[in-house]
Amino acid sequence: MSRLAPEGGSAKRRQHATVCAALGDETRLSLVTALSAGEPRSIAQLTGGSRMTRQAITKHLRVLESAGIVHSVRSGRESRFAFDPAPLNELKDYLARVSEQWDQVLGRLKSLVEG
Amino acid sequence: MSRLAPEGGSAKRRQHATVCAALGDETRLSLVTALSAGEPRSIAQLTGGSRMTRQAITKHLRVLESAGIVHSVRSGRESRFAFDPAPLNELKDYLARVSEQWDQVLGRLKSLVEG
DNA sequence: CCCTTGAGCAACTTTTCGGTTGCATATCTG
DNA sequence: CAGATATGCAACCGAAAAGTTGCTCAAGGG
Repeated sequence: MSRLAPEGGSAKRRQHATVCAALGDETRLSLVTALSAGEPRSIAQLTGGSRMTRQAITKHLRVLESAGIVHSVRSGRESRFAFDPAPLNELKDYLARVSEQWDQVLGRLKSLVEG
Repeated sequence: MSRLAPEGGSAKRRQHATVCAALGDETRLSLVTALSAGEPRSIAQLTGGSRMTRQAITKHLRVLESAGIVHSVRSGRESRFAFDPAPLNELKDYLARVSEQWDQVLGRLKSLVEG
Protein backbone atom coordinates (compact mmCIF):
# COMPACT_ATOMS: atom_id res chain seq x y z
CA MET A 1 0.00 0.00 0.00
CA SER A 2 1.49 3.30 -1.04
CA ARG A 3 1.32 5.38 2.07
CA LEU A 4 1.92 9.00 2.72
CA ALA A 5 5.39 10.37 2.00
CA PRO A 6 7.63 8.20 4.17
CA GLU A 7 8.79 11.05 6.39
CA GLY A 8 11.58 13.61 6.53
CA GLY A 9 9.96 15.91 4.01
CA SER A 10 12.20 16.57 1.06
CA ALA A 11 13.94 19.92 0.85
CA LYS A 12 11.91 20.80 -2.22
CA ARG A 13 8.66 20.14 -0.49
CA ARG A 14 9.69 22.39 2.35
CA GLN A 15 10.65 25.08 -0.12
CA HIS A 16 7.38 24.88 -2.00
CA ALA A 17 5.49 25.01 1.25
CA THR A 18 7.43 28.11 2.29
CA VAL A 19 6.72 29.90 -0.97
CA CYS A 20 3.06 28.95 -0.81
CA ALA A 21 2.78 30.09 2.76
CA ALA A 22 4.31 33.41 1.80
CA LEU A 23 1.69 33.81 -0.92
CA GLY A 24 -1.07 32.66 1.39
CA ASP A 25 -1.97 36.14 2.55
CA GLU A 26 -3.91 38.70 0.60
CA THR A 27 -1.72 41.59 1.63
CA ARG A 28 1.42 39.81 0.53
CA LEU A 29 -0.23 38.77 -2.70
CA SER A 30 -1.00 42.44 -3.32
CA LEU A 31 2.61 43.32 -2.66
CA VAL A 32 3.76 40.67 -5.11
CA THR A 33 1.38 42.00 -7.72
CA ALA A 34 2.62 45.53 -7.17
CA LEU A 35 6.27 44.55 -7.39
CA SER A 36 5.89 42.18 -10.31
CA ALA A 37 4.84 45.19 -12.36
CA GLY A 38 8.52 45.97 -12.65
CA GLU A 39 9.70 48.97 -10.71
CA PRO A 40 11.29 48.39 -7.34
CA ARG A 41 9.52 50.33 -4.61
CA SER A 42 10.33 51.62 -1.20
CA ILE A 43 8.46 50.57 1.91
CA ALA A 44 6.80 53.96 2.18
CA GLN A 45 5.57 53.71 -1.39
CA LEU A 46 4.19 50.25 -0.83
CA THR A 47 2.50 51.35 2.38
CA GLY A 48 0.63 54.14 0.61
CA GLY A 49 -2.79 52.95 -0.48
CA SER A 50 -3.19 50.41 2.26
CA ARG A 51 -4.78 51.03 5.62
CA MET A 52 -2.01 49.15 7.33
CA THR A 53 0.95 50.39 9.27
CA ARG A 54 4.33 50.73 7.70
CA GLN A 55 5.63 48.13 10.14
CA ALA A 56 2.99 45.64 9.12
CA ILE A 57 3.94 46.07 5.48
CA THR A 58 7.58 45.76 6.44
CA LYS A 59 6.92 42.45 8.16
CA HIS A 60 5.11 41.14 5.11
CA LEU A 61 7.97 42.22 2.90
CA ARG A 62 10.42 40.39 5.12
CA VAL A 63 8.32 37.25 4.85
CA LEU A 64 8.35 37.52 1.07
CA GLU A 65 12.06 38.17 1.19
CA SER A 66 12.86 35.11 3.25
CA ALA A 67 10.85 33.07 0.79
CA GLY A 68 13.05 34.48 -1.95
CA ILE A 69 10.13 36.05 -3.80
CA VAL A 70 11.50 39.52 -3.29
CA HIS A 71 14.79 41.12 -2.39
CA SER A 72 15.69 44.47 -0.94
CA VAL A 73 18.46 46.90 -1.70
CA ARG A 74 19.25 49.77 0.57
CA SER A 75 19.52 53.00 -1.39
CA GLY A 76 20.21 56.08 0.63
CA ARG A 77 17.74 56.29 3.42
CA GLU A 78 15.20 54.05 1.76
CA SER A 79 15.25 50.34 1.05
CA ARG A 80 13.79 49.38 -2.26
CA PHE A 81 12.17 46.02 -2.79
CA ALA A 82 12.24 44.26 -6.13
CA PHE A 83 10.45 41.21 -7.43
CA ASP A 84 12.31 37.96 -7.96
CA PRO A 85 10.62 35.56 -10.37
CA ALA A 86 12.53 32.34 -9.68
CA PRO A 87 10.52 30.96 -6.74
CA LEU A 88 7.17 31.56 -8.40
CA ASN A 89 8.43 29.89 -11.55
CA GLU A 90 9.52 26.88 -9.57
CA LEU A 91 6.16 26.71 -7.90
CA LYS A 92 4.42 27.03 -11.24
CA ASP A 93 6.48 24.16 -12.62
CA TYR A 94 5.65 22.04 -9.62
CA LEU A 95 1.95 22.67 -10.13
CA ALA A 96 2.36 21.87 -13.79
CA ARG A 97 3.89 18.53 -12.88
CA VAL A 98 1.03 17.74 -10.54
CA SER A 99 -1.49 18.62 -13.25
CA GLU A 100 0.32 16.51 -15.77
CA GLN A 101 0.45 13.55 -13.46
CA TRP A 102 -3.23 13.92 -12.78
CA ASP A 103 -4.04 14.06 -16.47
CA GLN A 104 -2.13 10.84 -16.99
CA VAL A 105 -4.14 9.22 -14.26
CA LEU A 106 -7.35 10.31 -15.94
CA GLY A 107 -6.04 9.01 -19.23
CA ARG A 108 -5.33 5.58 -17.80
CA LEU A 109 -8.71 5.52 -16.16
CA LYS A 110 -10.41 6.44 -19.39
CA SER A 111 -8.65 3.79 -21.45
CA LEU A 112 -9.45 1.29 -18.74
CA VAL A 113 -13.13 2.10 -18.93
CA GLU A 114 -13.22 2.18 -22.70
CA GLY A 115 -11.56 -1.20 -22.83
CA MET B 1 2.51 57.03 -8.57
CA SER B 2 1.07 53.54 -8.91
CA ARG B 3 0.37 52.51 -5.39
CA LEU B 4 -0.54 49.24 -3.81
CA ALA B 5 -3.79 47.61 -4.90
CA PRO B 6 -6.41 50.26 -4.10
CA GLU B 7 -8.20 48.16 -1.50
CA GLY B 8 -11.05 45.68 -1.25
CA GLY B 9 -9.03 42.71 -2.44
CA SER B 10 -10.58 41.10 -5.47
CA ALA B 11 -12.38 37.81 -5.03
CA LYS B 12 -9.75 36.12 -7.15
CA ARG B 13 -6.96 37.36 -5.00
CA ARG B 14 -8.68 36.05 -1.93
CA GLN B 15 -9.16 32.69 -3.60
CA HIS B 16 -5.55 32.44 -4.67
CA ALA B 17 -4.45 33.35 -1.20
CA THR B 18 -6.69 30.66 0.27
CA VAL B 19 -5.36 27.98 -2.05
CA CYS B 20 -1.78 29.05 -1.37
CA ALA B 21 -2.34 29.06 2.35
CA ALA B 22 -3.74 25.56 2.13
CA LEU B 23 -0.60 24.46 0.32
CA GLY B 24 1.62 26.36 2.69
CA ASP B 25 2.13 23.45 5.03
CA GLU B 26 4.40 20.51 4.45
CA THR B 27 1.97 17.97 5.79
CA ARG B 28 -0.80 19.19 3.52
CA LEU B 29 1.57 19.29 0.58
CA SER B 30 2.37 15.65 1.29
CA LEU B 31 -1.31 14.84 1.34
CA VAL B 32 -1.81 16.58 -1.98
CA THR B 33 1.06 14.65 -3.46
CA ALA B 34 -0.35 11.38 -2.19
CA LEU B 35 -3.83 12.08 -3.50
CA SER B 36 -2.74 13.51 -6.83
CA ALA B 37 -1.34 10.07 -7.60
CA GLY B 38 -4.87 9.08 -8.44
CA GLU B 39 -6.51 6.72 -6.01
CA PRO B 40 -8.80 8.19 -3.39
CA ARG B 41 -7.72 7.25 0.11
CA SER B 42 -9.30 6.97 3.49
CA ILE B 43 -8.17 9.00 6.46
CA ALA B 44 -6.68 5.95 8.10
CA GLN B 45 -4.65 5.19 5.00
CA LEU B 46 -3.40 8.74 4.79
CA THR B 47 -2.50 8.72 8.46
CA GLY B 48 -0.31 5.67 8.08
CA GLY B 49 3.27 6.64 7.47
CA SER B 50 3.08 9.91 9.32
CA ARG B 51 3.89 10.44 12.95
CA MET B 52 0.82 12.55 13.39
CA THR B 53 -2.52 11.74 14.91
CA ARG B 54 -5.49 10.77 12.81
CA GLN B 55 -7.26 13.88 14.01
CA ALA B 56 -4.41 16.11 12.94
CA ILE B 57 -4.51 14.59 9.47
CA THR B 58 -8.27 14.99 9.43
CA LYS B 59 -7.93 18.69 10.20
CA HIS B 60 -5.46 19.13 7.38
CA LEU B 61 -7.77 17.30 5.00
CA ARG B 62 -10.62 19.60 5.97
CA VAL B 63 -8.43 22.60 5.23
CA LEU B 64 -7.62 21.22 1.81
CA GLU B 65 -11.27 20.45 1.28
CA SER B 66 -12.46 23.95 2.09
CA ALA B 67 -9.88 25.26 -0.35
CA GLY B 68 -11.42 23.00 -2.97
CA ILE B 69 -8.21 21.07 -3.56
CA VAL B 70 -9.74 17.85 -2.34
CA HIS B 71 -13.18 16.43 -1.75
CA SER B 72 -14.45 13.60 0.39
CA VAL B 73 -17.02 10.91 -0.20
CA ARG B 74 -18.37 8.78 2.58
CA SER B 75 -18.23 5.13 1.64
CA GLY B 76 -19.39 2.68 4.24
CA ARG B 77 -17.65 3.50 7.48
CA GLU B 78 -14.75 5.23 5.84
CA SER B 79 -14.59 8.58 4.09
CA ARG B 80 -12.39 8.61 1.06
CA PHE B 81 -10.64 11.75 -0.09
CA ALA B 82 -9.92 12.44 -3.73
CA PHE B 83 -7.81 15.06 -5.45
CA ASP B 84 -9.44 17.91 -7.33
CA PRO B 85 -7.19 19.58 -9.92
CA ALA B 86 -9.11 22.78 -10.66
CA PRO B 87 -7.77 25.04 -7.90
CA LEU B 88 -4.17 24.10 -8.53
CA ASN B 89 -4.64 24.69 -12.22
CA GLU B 90 -6.02 28.12 -11.53
CA LEU B 91 -3.11 28.90 -9.29
CA LYS B 92 -0.71 27.65 -11.92
CA ASP B 93 -2.30 29.91 -14.50
CA TYR B 94 -2.09 32.85 -12.17
CA LEU B 95 1.61 32.24 -11.65
CA ALA B 96 2.04 31.88 -15.38
CA ARG B 97 0.47 35.30 -15.87
CA VAL B 98 2.78 36.83 -13.31
CA SER B 99 5.79 35.26 -15.00
CA GLU B 100 4.65 36.47 -18.37
CA GLN B 101 4.15 39.99 -17.14
CA TRP B 102 7.57 39.94 -15.60
CA ASP B 103 9.13 38.74 -18.83
CA GLN B 104 7.50 41.60 -20.66
CA VAL B 105 8.94 44.01 -18.14
CA LEU B 106 12.39 42.58 -18.71
CA GLY B 107 11.81 42.84 -22.45
CA ARG B 108 10.96 46.49 -22.25
CA LEU B 109 13.93 47.15 -20.04
CA LYS B 110 16.22 45.41 -22.46
CA SER B 111 14.98 47.28 -25.50
CA LEU B 112 15.29 50.48 -23.52
CA VAL B 113 18.92 49.77 -22.73
CA GLU B 114 19.78 48.63 -26.22
CA GLY B 115 18.26 51.78 -27.63
C1' DC C 1 -24.14 -10.41 19.54
C1' DC C 2 -19.42 -8.87 20.67
C1' DC C 3 -15.37 -6.80 19.21
C1' DT C 4 -12.62 -4.23 16.19
C1' DT C 5 -11.91 -0.57 13.06
C1' DG C 6 -12.79 4.14 10.86
C1' DA C 7 -14.42 8.33 11.88
C1' DG C 8 -16.70 12.64 14.04
C1' DC C 9 -16.88 16.00 17.87
C1' DA C 10 -15.34 18.99 21.47
C1' DA C 11 -12.24 20.89 24.78
C1' DC C 12 -7.72 22.33 25.71
C1' DT C 13 -2.68 23.64 25.14
C1' DT C 14 0.90 25.68 22.73
C1' DT C 15 2.79 28.26 19.00
C1' DT C 16 2.69 31.18 15.36
C1' DC C 17 0.81 35.13 12.91
C1' DG C 18 -0.80 39.63 11.81
C1' DG C 19 -0.74 44.12 13.62
C1' DT C 20 0.15 47.88 16.65
C1' DT C 21 2.76 51.16 19.51
C1' DG C 22 6.89 53.47 21.05
C1' DC C 23 11.43 54.67 20.56
C1' DA C 24 15.99 54.95 18.29
C1' DT C 25 18.66 55.84 14.02
C1' DA C 26 20.13 57.42 9.61
C1' DT C 27 19.54 60.49 5.71
C1' DC C 28 18.08 64.48 3.22
C1' DT C 29 16.95 69.46 2.74
C1' DG C 30 16.84 74.15 3.62
C1' DC D 1 22.25 72.67 12.52
C1' DA D 2 16.96 71.88 12.68
C1' DG D 3 13.37 69.45 11.05
C1' DA D 4 11.23 66.21 8.23
C1' DT D 5 11.45 61.67 6.07
C1' DA D 6 12.35 56.53 5.72
C1' DT D 7 13.62 52.74 8.36
C1' DG D 8 14.88 49.54 11.95
C1' DC D 9 14.07 47.18 16.38
C1' DA D 10 11.64 45.22 20.22
C1' DA D 11 7.91 44.45 23.19
C1' DC D 12 3.26 43.44 23.39
C1' DC D 13 -1.56 41.72 22.19
C1' DG D 14 -5.40 39.15 20.37
C1' DA D 15 -6.73 35.65 17.21
C1' DA D 16 -6.07 31.78 14.57
C1' DA D 17 -3.49 27.56 13.65
C1' DA D 18 -1.53 23.06 14.75
C1' DG D 19 -1.81 19.17 17.49
C1' DT D 20 -3.29 16.36 21.33
C1' DT D 21 -6.53 13.72 24.28
C1' DG D 22 -10.88 11.59 25.50
C1' DC D 23 -15.33 10.14 24.38
C1' DT D 24 -19.06 8.72 21.27
C1' DC D 25 -20.99 6.63 17.25
C1' DA D 26 -21.44 3.80 13.05
C1' DA D 27 -20.27 -0.16 10.29
C1' DG D 28 -18.07 -4.77 9.31
C1' DG D 29 -16.51 -9.33 10.70
C1' DG D 30 -16.28 -13.46 13.60
